[in-house]
Amino acid sequence: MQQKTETKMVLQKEDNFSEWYSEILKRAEILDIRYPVKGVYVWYPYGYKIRNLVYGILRSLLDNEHEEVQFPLFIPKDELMKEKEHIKGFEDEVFWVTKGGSTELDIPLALRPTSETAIYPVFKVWIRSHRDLPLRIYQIVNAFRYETKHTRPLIRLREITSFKEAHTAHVSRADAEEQVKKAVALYKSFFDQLAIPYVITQRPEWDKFPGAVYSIAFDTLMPDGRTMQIGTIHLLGESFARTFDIKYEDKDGSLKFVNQTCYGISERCVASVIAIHGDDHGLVLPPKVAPVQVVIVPIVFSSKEESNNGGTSVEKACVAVYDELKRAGIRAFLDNSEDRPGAKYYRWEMKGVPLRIEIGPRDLKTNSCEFVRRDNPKKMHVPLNEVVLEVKRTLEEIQVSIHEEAKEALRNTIYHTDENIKGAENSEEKMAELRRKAERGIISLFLCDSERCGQELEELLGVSVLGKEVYETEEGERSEGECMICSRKAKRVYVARTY
RNA sequence: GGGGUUGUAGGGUAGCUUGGUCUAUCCUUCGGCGUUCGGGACGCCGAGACCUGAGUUCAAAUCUCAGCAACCCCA
Repeated sequence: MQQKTETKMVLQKEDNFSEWYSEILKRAEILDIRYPVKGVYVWYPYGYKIRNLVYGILRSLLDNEHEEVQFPLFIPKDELMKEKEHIKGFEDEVFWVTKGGSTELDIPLALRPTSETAIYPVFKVWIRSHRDLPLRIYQIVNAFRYETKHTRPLIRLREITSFKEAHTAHVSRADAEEQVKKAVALYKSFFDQLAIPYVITQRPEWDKFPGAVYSIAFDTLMPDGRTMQIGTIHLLGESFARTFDIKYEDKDGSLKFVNQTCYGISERCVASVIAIHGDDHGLVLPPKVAPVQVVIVPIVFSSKEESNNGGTSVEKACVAVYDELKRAGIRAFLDNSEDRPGAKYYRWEMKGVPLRIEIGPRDLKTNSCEFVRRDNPKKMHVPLNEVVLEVKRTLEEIQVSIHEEAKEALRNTIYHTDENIKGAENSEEKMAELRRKAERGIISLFLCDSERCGQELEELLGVSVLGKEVYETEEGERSEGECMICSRKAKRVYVARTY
């Protein structure tokens, strides 16, 4: 028996995150990676339920001020090519449809890598007057990018299956910038509900969205010490409006270009939930996005003193609890399967169910049941008549607790330095030290705006520049200093190894 | 972008060098029956695969070429 337990593989998240990640996707039934096309994967029912709960949160946030639409997947070549900067950023990764049946198409059709060039020609038609503004729409669709680097489920895909893109148009730059702030607030709320910690930065000039005035990004830290971009927000200004000739008639009768923004989130947000909260036993889902929030495991044939009808009373108690939870709007599941209890525990732990309730003969004697939280090993006894209340309370506690833990983990890996290391005496040693820090997480340091300095630093440390911190500089921290490379005046930036 | 390795049941392997009685094996794979059931049960019976296509050949899992896919290394 002892040996059996030892041979059961427990996944080591810390040691080999990459292996852990693909193992979890399979065992928790999130994605089937066996589809025979590179970079595209199949959502299992369970994974898709998580996806839908996650995107449900996003939808409810967006629906306040945005309207959902759906634009075509095809973008004609001439439209896609209109915006010079924009296409430069994407042309190497566009999939093309060049044939209909055996007939060569007059104009090749691109599969959208993103939808600016599909949507903005229609904006031109939709927008006539200042009364049409602001215009705020979004869609959740698939998008295609011919990724040449190694693809990774949910993270680097040739088919992004769940691309949420919002596009807005406004009368002025000030209104557009206001929208950027709103989008940042919206994304904060979204990731907070997923219990995902983040840093928000303005991407450096050389790394902004092609065609944007500037780009703001949300990055989170993955368990292997690299950051992953999980959301972006772009101020487009008038550049697309000029290209696609999107004008409105102002109050005074003059024609003006609109000011635009766009912002996107992909299924990377699901990847971050899996990667950040999961542990050696599998997923740990925040209750808000758990397809099953509570699993009830009946312990039926336990003690010998229980006669045949003892089993029946356990079943009755389980069904009663299940019904009550359902009525209270909690996503509960009663695991009546033939497996032994232990096998059920492992299965539902793998699937990340936040709370397990065990009910057996022993519990019934005291009219109670046992609660087992997924996020910590504590067990507790709860009287049967208080189950619904306690479940609600516990789920809320779990939601908060895993969020706090994740935020703490992120904070702990951010390394701050004010020093101009390149100019320092023992700069070689210090650089090596920084490189070690970069293995584990994010570094906050001073760097000027020039691309040359940025790239030199990127090479020296083996990192990417995430950008200047926006909106939330920490208290008591110097926000200005000397650029680590050229010693000119510089702002604080985050750098890290990235996905 | 360049180079290398690999592709056998749901998963993991062996077989390939030297073509033929090549199918086989293991598992937290699947199904049936029975005994079990408070942390991954056990027994018996059964099921399931040679990546795709072309070529060589009397004969291909095995050799050749192409495609598709995966992994690794270098840029």
